[in-house]
Amino acid sequence: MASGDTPPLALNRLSVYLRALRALQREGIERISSQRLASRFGLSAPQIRKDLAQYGEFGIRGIGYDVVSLRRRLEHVLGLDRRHAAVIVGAGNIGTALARFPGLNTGAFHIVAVFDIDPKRIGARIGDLTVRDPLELAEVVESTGADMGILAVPAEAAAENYFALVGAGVRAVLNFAPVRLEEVDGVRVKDVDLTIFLEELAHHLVSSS
Amino acid sequence: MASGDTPPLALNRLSVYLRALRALQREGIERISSQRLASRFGLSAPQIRKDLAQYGEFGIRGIGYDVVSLRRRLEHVLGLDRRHAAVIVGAGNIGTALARFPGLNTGAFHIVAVFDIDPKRIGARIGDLTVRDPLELAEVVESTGADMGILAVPAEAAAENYFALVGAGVRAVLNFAPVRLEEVDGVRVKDVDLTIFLEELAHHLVSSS
DNA sequence: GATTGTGAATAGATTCACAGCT
DNA sequence: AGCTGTGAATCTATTCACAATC
Repeated sequence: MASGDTPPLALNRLSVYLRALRALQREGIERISSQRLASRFGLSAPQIRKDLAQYGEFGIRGIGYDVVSLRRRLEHVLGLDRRHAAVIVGAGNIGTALARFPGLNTGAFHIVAVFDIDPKRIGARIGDLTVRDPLELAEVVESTGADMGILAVPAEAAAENYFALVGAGVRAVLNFAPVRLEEVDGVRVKDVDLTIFLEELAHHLVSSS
Repeated sequence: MASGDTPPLALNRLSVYLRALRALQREGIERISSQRLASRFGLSAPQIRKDLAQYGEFGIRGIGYDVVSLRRRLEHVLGLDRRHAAVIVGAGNIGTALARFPGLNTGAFHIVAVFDIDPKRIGARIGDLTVRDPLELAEVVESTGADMGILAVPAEAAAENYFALVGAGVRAVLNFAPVRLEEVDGVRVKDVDLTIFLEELAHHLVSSS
């Protein structure tokens, strides 16, 4: 039971385990061993055990793990047993797609507002949201209790809007702009850089044929 | 000069260095030392040197690196000195946003076709592309010489469409569906799993406040 | 004098192997 | 008998420090 620090690579695996457990639960499976979980989902059994043991002992020796209680425990560790409200900044292609993305409007996450600086976009509807002026950002974050921001603006506008999100009070930012932002005030930034992913694939194409 | 294997973590850093070099070139800077590159872009100088040394010696001791020639060399290593044609499978929110994404239609990459199984979407226009029936996939990949596929379909359809892309002859796949695909035939899969990113941020929100 | 390229040192992550429960 | 939890061993990645070069 040594929590507090989380090995960053292990963290993303917890999400993978959680997804697997949800699938097992839908099938009505009540118990699973690390070995069967690993072979079924292409994972490593000792790694599953080590990752899970980080957060306490909740397997049963000789038996395995209880699917439902482990799922709940992982949801708790990942902070998915509270709702997280998020605002999107940038209502271009990506911002609009994200506003409609099911994963952002089910379960623990929901989008409460979309902002764009372009007057032609302000007032437009995306699903049941209306695009707003970024001047309202701080007020909306405050009134909705949003804790996450999603940056879907061009590279050159990313830093400025990150600061605006920080100032408004969000604690975590998902950044789709192709720039590395300098973190301030412990407001975590996670970059989703499609360019880098594409270049990784391009490298594979030329280095293995 | 020991190429052939590429340390996977170093590879993504090359993309970051490349972006930095392009910025320097736009500013007209001709030479840069690992130290200044590092401090300006928040990187580690010894790591830059080690990463670059992987691909041969192309710095000048006492001086630093030549911005233009290093940029070219990185573009070559990453396979960005050829054009890569990509097809998108799935014309929902994400597929449509990607079809319009500038990073996919400039420089080394370009989108040559978008497919969707929904008859209501087939024939629709996205920019200057027309949504097509997936039955035409193999033929289009063949005739355009596409080497990459982008999967933007629901989770349950991902595996089947991955196999279709493999069968059609692409060599690399960017997967936006929230499932881990089993790689076949050396056709590289890169997962872009928004759910996992969101959960990482959610964890930060609950573990540090 | 400045800066690279690199072997040696350190830190971090994964796998192994087995003692300890059920 | 079966399976977890974990210390020890291995593998991978990063940082350091300095000889080689300009």
